[in-house]
Amino acid sequence: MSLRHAVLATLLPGPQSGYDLAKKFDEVMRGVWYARRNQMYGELAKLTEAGFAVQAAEGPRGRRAYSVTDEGRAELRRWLVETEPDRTVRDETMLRALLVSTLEPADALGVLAREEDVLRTELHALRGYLDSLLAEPGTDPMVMGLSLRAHIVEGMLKWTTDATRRFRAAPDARG
Amino acid sequence: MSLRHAVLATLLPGPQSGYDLAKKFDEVMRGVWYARRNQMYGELAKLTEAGFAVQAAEGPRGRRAYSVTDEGRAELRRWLVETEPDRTVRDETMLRALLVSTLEPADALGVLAREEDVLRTELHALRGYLDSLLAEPGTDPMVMGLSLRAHIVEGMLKWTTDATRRFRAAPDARG
DNA sequence: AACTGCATGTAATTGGTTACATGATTCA
DNA sequence: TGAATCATGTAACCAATTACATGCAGTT
Repeated sequence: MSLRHAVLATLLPGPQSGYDLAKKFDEVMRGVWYARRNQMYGELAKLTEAGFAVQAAEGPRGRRAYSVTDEGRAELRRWLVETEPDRTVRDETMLRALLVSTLEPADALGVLAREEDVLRTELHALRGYLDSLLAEPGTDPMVMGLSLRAHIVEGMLKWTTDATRRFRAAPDARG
Repeated sequence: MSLRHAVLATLLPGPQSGYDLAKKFDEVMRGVWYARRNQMYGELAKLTEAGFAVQAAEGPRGRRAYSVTDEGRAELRRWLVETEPDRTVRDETMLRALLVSTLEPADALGVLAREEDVLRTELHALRGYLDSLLAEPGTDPMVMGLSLRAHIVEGMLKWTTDATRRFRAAPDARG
């Protein structure tokens, strides 16, 4: 299961609470793996039970910060190196892109415009995040993954622009 | 929910059985949305109950072919045009790419090599599929979506090559 | 007669989502 | 003192996965 290991890896830099992790998932992991806020607490409990994480500190407002154990680090390595990746992909944006050609040209153009808009916003956010990481001293390991997502969003955006032009130029030449 | 609409769209070209749909999902939809074989039967039942599909024919070996109703066509359009897309993305390949920088260089290189291999295989299959579609008379609507996936896999592949080179050249310069 | 591929499902379990429920701290 | 943010969770429901279970039709 991936969420378990995604949480474990996100926890690596240092003690964090479920709340912290939820924020990091929204910011950094969005384009790769998504989780709801309340899923974090469950995963942290299961990681703790398995011995891969421990509650490291308690703070105000009932805050409970967890950190990764040596077993947790070993498990993460084992998962990345020894297990066969699950090739299941779920991306509704891409699914809609695939299905847009079943629509009338006018409808298709509307859907494409909305997708383009959202992708542009995501790319902008990604670039801002990348810039802020690169400005800091020392290279954050996340940079590599984020730049991959940026490349992908750029590719999707290029495709959207292209598809829009094609739909506008020859509304019946779908493909 | 996306699987319901993905199945509905896949059913558009003409009467198909759960078995047919499962095959099409493996071939065409893989890089966009994935579903198990046995999920198809459940979705077809639910689509029928909702009035979006009907059992159109019965064949040998208990084969039951379904086709899309007018209500189904309307529902697909409504979903694509009027509903806000779910931006949830789940892609374990990308998640692993993001996490690879937490590994020792030697481990990272191994993981990257495996990813590169799988991506190359997928790209090869995609190109074969695209060629066979383009050779046929008339443009299949799926071509557009498949070419998007091909672009994305190309991007991921480029990134993998790049990351491998960087890990080999300067094993400690992660980023 | 054996093998491959076609064809359908159900049951049990796990994972994910939605809705609910609560309360402390900080800042304006 | 009111709003925003921090902070944690549970319960009910729905979706997805895994394992199981069955059998026909065509080919060699």
